[in-house]
Amino acid sequence: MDAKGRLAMPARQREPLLSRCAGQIVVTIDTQSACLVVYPLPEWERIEQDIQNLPALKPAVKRFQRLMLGYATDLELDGNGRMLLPQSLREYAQLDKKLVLVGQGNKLELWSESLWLAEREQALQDSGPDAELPEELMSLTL
Amino acid sequence: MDAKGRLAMPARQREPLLSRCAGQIVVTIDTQSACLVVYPLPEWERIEQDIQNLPALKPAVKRFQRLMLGYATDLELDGNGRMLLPQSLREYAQLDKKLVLVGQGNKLELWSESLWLAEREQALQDSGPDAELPEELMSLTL
DNA sequence: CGAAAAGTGGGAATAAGTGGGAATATCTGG
DNA sequence: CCAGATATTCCCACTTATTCCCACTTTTCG
Repeated sequence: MDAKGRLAMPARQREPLLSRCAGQIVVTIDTQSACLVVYPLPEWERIEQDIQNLPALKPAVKRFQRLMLGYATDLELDGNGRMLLPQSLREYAQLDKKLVLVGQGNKLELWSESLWLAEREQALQDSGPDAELPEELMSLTL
Repeated sequence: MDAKGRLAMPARQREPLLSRCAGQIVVTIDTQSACLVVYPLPEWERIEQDIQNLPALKPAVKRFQRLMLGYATDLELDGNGRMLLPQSLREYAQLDKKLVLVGQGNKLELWSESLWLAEREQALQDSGPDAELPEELMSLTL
């Protein structure tokens, strides 16, 4: 990220976004971790529907909706394939100069480098050779 | 592996990959060991689905997804049948000049030579004449 | 022993990343 | 309502990295 809060999307992940949705993306927060999530617009529209259809009378659900929908921001990639992140999102994920973009199939996660390194360390512990893995993982055929 | 991080795929494993998926492969990490795994693209797509369908609300599962999907990289063999490994994958598996490619049926494992020798030693101990084998192995018909 | 295939290395063309600056839009105070 | 000041957006130019291609060496098989 440069001094103006612009983030250059690497060409690898950029081309799919440009062809699929003309560079139109939606960024919001991950409520579980201090990172942002980046969706292609069509994918987000589906997710937004699912979130709105949740039972809003449950307080915990309502709070979840406030966060996800409230932080959701439509963005467009500029001529050089960069996106301009709003201040509030930058603050939430504690983004500074060095960022890490992590692919997650249908979406991307955006981390500050320092927080990502800590998260990765924890993940390697949890999934490493000495770890007690959840049942769902044990039955995977890799 | 040469100075640019290029790895020449031996002709034996190259031809199957070229005919099956036009040289399109996916490389990611093995969370249990310091090695990489190489999948033909179609095989990976099945596995990616399986991983995405896991319950992401469990923290240990989410972390596993971050590692497997986050490190997963689409690659294509160049005109000389070589693949160019990204820096992050090289670091994870501590790859240097001398590498070892180990066939595993539907996939290949990629090790640094020194780590492979240590792993092989350990494997021979664990499966040797004095070893306690898990039940699943005892019932194999070899 | 010779020919053909496979493996290796290097270099040039091209694409991607980065930063800066000017023009336009927005906000605030008079 | 207008003018000045500030912030934002858009675009261009430069630097760096990546990719592609060609030529050489080594090995394998007839």
